[in-house]
Amino acid sequence: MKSYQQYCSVARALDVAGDRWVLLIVRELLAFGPSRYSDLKRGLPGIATNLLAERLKTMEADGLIERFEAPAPVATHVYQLTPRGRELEDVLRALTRWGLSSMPAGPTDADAVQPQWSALLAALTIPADMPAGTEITVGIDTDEAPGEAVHAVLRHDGFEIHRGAAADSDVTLSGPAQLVGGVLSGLLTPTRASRHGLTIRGNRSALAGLLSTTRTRAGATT
Amino acid sequence: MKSYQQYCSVARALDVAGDRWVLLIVRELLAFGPSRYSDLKRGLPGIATNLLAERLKTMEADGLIERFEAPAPVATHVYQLTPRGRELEDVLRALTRWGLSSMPAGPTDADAVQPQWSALLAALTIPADMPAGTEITVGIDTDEAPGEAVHAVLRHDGFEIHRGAAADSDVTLSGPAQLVGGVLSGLLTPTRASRHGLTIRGNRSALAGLLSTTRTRAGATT
DNA sequence: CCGCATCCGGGGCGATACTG
DNA sequence: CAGTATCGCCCCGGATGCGG
Repeated sequence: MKSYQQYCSVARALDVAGDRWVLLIVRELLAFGPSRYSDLKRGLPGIATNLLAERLKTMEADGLIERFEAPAPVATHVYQLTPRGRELEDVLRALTRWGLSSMPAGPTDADAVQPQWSALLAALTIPADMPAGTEITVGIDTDEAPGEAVHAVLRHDGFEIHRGAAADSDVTLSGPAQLVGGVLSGLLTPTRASRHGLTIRGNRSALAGLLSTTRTRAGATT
Repeated sequence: MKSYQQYCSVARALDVAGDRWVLLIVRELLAFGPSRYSDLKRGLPGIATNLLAERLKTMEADGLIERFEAPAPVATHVYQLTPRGRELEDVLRALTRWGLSSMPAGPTDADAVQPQWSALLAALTIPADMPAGTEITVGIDTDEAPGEAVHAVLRHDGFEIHRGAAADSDVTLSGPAQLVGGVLSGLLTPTRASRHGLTIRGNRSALAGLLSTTRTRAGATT
């Protein structure tokens, strides 16, 4: 896209990160870490392949991502965020929080749903509130994306998100994406959500601890 | 722009705020508060008039801004942020911080320069660090926009930015936008900046207080 | 003069097809 | 699997017109 040509740090940021799809590519790389082209395409439903390829090139040129030859097992390339790209986490966190208020009651039929988006929601808002040294693994399995569960490992100083279920999850949430996201964002209490169809397996008090104190906001709906 | 059609709060946020110019319009309204069409156009050099009009309409439809009949003196309309629009402040703050690292040494000849952008830089990063009850007024006058000074009133719980110089500024910065921004962002110490051509009038210790403790980062350049 | 609406060229975007 | 190539379309940018 064309530069705004304004000597303003907001405009500069948007010159680099304001193009369509760029921040969503960062979202995927932030969630899963190093990813292959096809992994990114999976996590970005709706993107045209030429656009993804073009964005990856300009993002590399802009220093947001790096392209690597993949290690031994798979003979392909892998994309990952540079430190500079990872610093966009704060931007994504702000957008995540702001976008929460615009989330409709549930996904429409046309809406894609992927569990890592719910996981990232938790990962970007919860860890800061966790006591140092603690760690919790949350399994996430949404009805709309059956068989594509993910699990998030949350630590006070960071997080990881992986595909598949974890053998050692502290707690696992299964149900409609709306309820999973509602609980993880603090908009919905686990009690209310389970009454509406959310299944919570595992250590329920660990979940309560996660969402403790000020995180559970008023204005819980549905 | 077309919706991403993803049930993800980041994608939702970008559906509404991701269109070109939208966040920069928010920037202007956040800086100056209620503004007329022509004021916005002044603060958004490079925007086409039809685009500004169109954006204002969709932003109003999306609940980001409101359109008012102006009060008595001027017979025209005024645009201002809704509470929902003002909540984008966190997004702008994150973008501002991130964009700082991409700021070149100085504006190119093609770059527009406006003093409110430097003022907003300060307003979005400083007030949080100020002790409650304190207030400081900073005058800002950049060489690149002569005769268009602004002043920012900074409080720990908010800020105001107004056009023109203030009679009662605690401190006033005049010089190249690069040095003004460098000091206000903490990238440059006042001492270093004044050695390079920044003029600091008024209560210099008030400025030092503003930028105290952890704000003055290492890696100061030029 | 202010606040837009209209018109028009160019380019970014989106969908599909195709290739190493 | 990882892209490249092609093609409409629509958005963006720049200029101009026009009513209040």
